[in-house]
Amino acid sequence: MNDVARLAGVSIKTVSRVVNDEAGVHPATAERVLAAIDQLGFRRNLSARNLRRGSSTGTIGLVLEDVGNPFYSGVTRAVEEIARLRGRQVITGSSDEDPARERELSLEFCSRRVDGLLIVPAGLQHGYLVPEMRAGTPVVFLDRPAGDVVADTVLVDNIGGTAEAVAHLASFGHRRIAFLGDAPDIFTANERLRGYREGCVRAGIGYHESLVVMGPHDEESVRKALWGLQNAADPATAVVTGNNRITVHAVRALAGSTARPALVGFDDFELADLLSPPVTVIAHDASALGKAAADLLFARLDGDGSPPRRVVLPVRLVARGSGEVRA
Amino acid sequence: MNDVARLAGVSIKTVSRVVNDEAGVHPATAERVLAAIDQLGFRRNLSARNLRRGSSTGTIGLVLEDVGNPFYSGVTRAVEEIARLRGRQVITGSSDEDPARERELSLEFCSRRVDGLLIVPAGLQHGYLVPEMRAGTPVVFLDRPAGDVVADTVLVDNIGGTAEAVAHLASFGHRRIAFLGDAPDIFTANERLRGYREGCVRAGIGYHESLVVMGPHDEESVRKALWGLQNAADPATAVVTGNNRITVHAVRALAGSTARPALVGFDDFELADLLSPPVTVIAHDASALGKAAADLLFARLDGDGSPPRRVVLPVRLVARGSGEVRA
DNA sequence: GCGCACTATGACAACGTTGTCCCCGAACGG
DNA sequence: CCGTTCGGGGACAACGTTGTCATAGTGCGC
Repeated sequence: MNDVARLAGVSIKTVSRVVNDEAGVHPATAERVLAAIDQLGFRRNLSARNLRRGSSTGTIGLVLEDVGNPFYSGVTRAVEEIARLRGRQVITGSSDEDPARERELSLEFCSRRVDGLLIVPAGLQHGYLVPEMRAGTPVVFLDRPAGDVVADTVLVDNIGGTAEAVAHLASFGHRRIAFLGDAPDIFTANERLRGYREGCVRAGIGYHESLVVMGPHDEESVRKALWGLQNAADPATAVVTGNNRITVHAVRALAGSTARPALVGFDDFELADLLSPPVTVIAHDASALGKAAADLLFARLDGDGSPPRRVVLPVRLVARGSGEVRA
Repeated sequence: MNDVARLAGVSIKTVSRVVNDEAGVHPATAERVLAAIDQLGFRRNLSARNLRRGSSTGTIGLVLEDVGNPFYSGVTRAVEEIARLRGRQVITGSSDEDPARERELSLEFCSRRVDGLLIVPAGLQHGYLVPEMRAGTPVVFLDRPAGDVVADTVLVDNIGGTAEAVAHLASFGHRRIAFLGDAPDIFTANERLRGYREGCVRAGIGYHESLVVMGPHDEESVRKALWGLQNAADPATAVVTGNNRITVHAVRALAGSTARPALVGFDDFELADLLSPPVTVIAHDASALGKAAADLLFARLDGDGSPPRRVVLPVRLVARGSGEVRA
C-alpha cells in the first residue's frame, strides 16, 4: 500500500480510501491510485486489516473425523455453503478420531482467531475449549456431543433410528436380530446400540449380548463377525449395521453367499438402491446436519445468547429390499 | 498479551519470550507468566505474529469444483495430509464450475496471504492470477490445466484412459461403441472425447459423431441419451461414460433393462464391484492426484525454481464384468 | 473582503506481535 | 575498589492496515 501511495503520489490513507470504496476521493485521484494498484499487482492484506479493525477474521474452523468420508464431505459442503452466504471462508481439518489431533486443530484454529468452531468430537474431553468459549468464540458440536462442556450440539436421532430398524425387521418375523457397531467409545456407536436394545425389548424379542459385535472396522473383521453370527447355535437371521462403512463391508462380505440375513444399515450411501438386493437403510442427511450446525453457529455470531441448544435431526427408514426379507 | 504482562508484572516482551520459548527468562518469572496466561486464557494472535514477522501465514488455499463430490473430497484429504506434515492449514472452497466463483475464491485466498494455491480450474481464463504468481504465490492446477497461464499442473491420463477403454471393448468384438461425456467446454471431457476418438480410429472401427453425446448431467438426460443410442438404426452395443456421475446415472438408467450394452466408466467409485454386473472402470487415484499437487506446491515453497512442470498420472483399467460383455 | 461550509487529503496512532537495542545489577578478576 | 562480563529484562519501532482528527484549498453568501 505504501508503494502504491508513492507511485500514485498520494498518502497511504488515500489508497486505503480507494481500496475501501470510501467517499470523498476525487475521481481523478482514484483513477491514479487504481492504475498504481493495477501496475503493482497490489492486494490488500486481510490479516492486517482484521488486526487493525479488531473485526472478525471472516473464517470458521471445521474439525471433523475425515473429509475423505462421503458423509463428512457432505457436511463440509453444506457448511461451506452457509459460510459463503455469510461471507466466511472455511478452514477444515481431519482428526481421525484422535482426541489429541482434534485438540491441536481446534486450538490452532483459535490462534488464527476463527469466528467460530464446528467440531465433530473425537474424544470426551473438551475442557480445553472453555477459555476460548468464554472469550467469545462460539462452538457447535456436531454428530456427537462434547464430553464435558455445555455447548450447542446437533445430533441425529441415533436411538430412534436403530430402534426403528429393529422394529422393521421384527415386523417381518425376525427374532434373532444382530447388531454390528463401531467401537463402543464412540458416542454414535453407543447410542445406536442403545436404540437397538430398546428396539429389541419393545419388539418383545429380548436383548441378547451374544448378538452384538462392537468394533469391527475393516472388511475382514466384519466378515468374521458375520460368520460367527450366522453359524451360532441359534443363528441370526437379520443384521443391523451401525454405520455406512460397516454396512458396505457387510454387503461385500455377504455378496454371493447363499443364505443372506436381512440387513438394515445406519447411514444411507450412494448406489445402495442398485445393489442386489438393494440395501434398506436408516437415512439421515449430511447436508442437513452441516446446515443446522452452521446455522446455529451463525445465530450465535449474530448475538443469540440463549442457553445452549441440542438439536436432534430426524432419521427415516428407506425400505429397499434387504430389510424386507421374511424370516 | 498486554493483560498477561500486567498481571504477571512484567513487560509484554517478556511474555512474548515465554510464549516463544526463548532463552533468557528466569524460571520464576516464566512461571508467573505462564500462570497469568492460564488464568486469562490467553492465546497468541497468529495474524499479528505473521504480520510482524512477515513470515508465512501457514495456510494453503484449495479451490475445487465441489468438496461434496467423493473424488474431490479424496483430493482434499490427501492435500490436508501433506499440509499437516508441513505444518499448514487448508482453506477450501467449491467453485461449482463457475469461473467467477473460482476467481473470487482464489483472490480471497490471496488476500488472506495463503502460502500457495491449489486450483481445479473452472474456466479457461486465469490471467487474474499472474500478479499473484509474480508476487511469489505458487499456484498448482490440478485435474485440469489453466487456460492462459503457464504453471505447474497435475493431470491424469485422460486420453490414454478412454483410448484404453475403447480398445478393451473392441477386443470383445464391439464395433458400435458410444461415448457419453460431460459438457465439451470442460477440459477433461474434451480430452476424454479425444482419447475415445483415437481409440476408435486405432481399433479400426472409425469415429462416428452419431455415437457421441456430450453434456448430459442428470439421470434423465443420460437415460434419454442411452435410449437414443440403443434404438438407432445401427445401435450401440457398448458405452464409455466420461466421469463417475455419468457412469452412476447410466448404471441406474440401465438397471433392470434387458438388453444392456457393455459399459466402461471413467473414474472408479465405491461399490462399483458390487453392482450387477460389476462396473468396469478406468481408475485413477484421487489421493495420488492431491498428493502430487501438494508435493509440487511445497517443492515450490521450498524454493524449487525450475520451469513449470506438467505431471500426468497414469490410469488403469479395472475389469469387473460390465466391460467384458461380448458383442 | 470575510467568515463559513464543504471537499479532498494527509499525519498519526493503534491493532497484537516480535526484532533490535539498551539498561540494570550482580558476580568476578585484578 | 573499579572495570568487565553476563544474565535478565524493558523500551521502542515496525509489520500493513484503518479510525480519528487536522488542514489546505475552494466556492459561496453577505
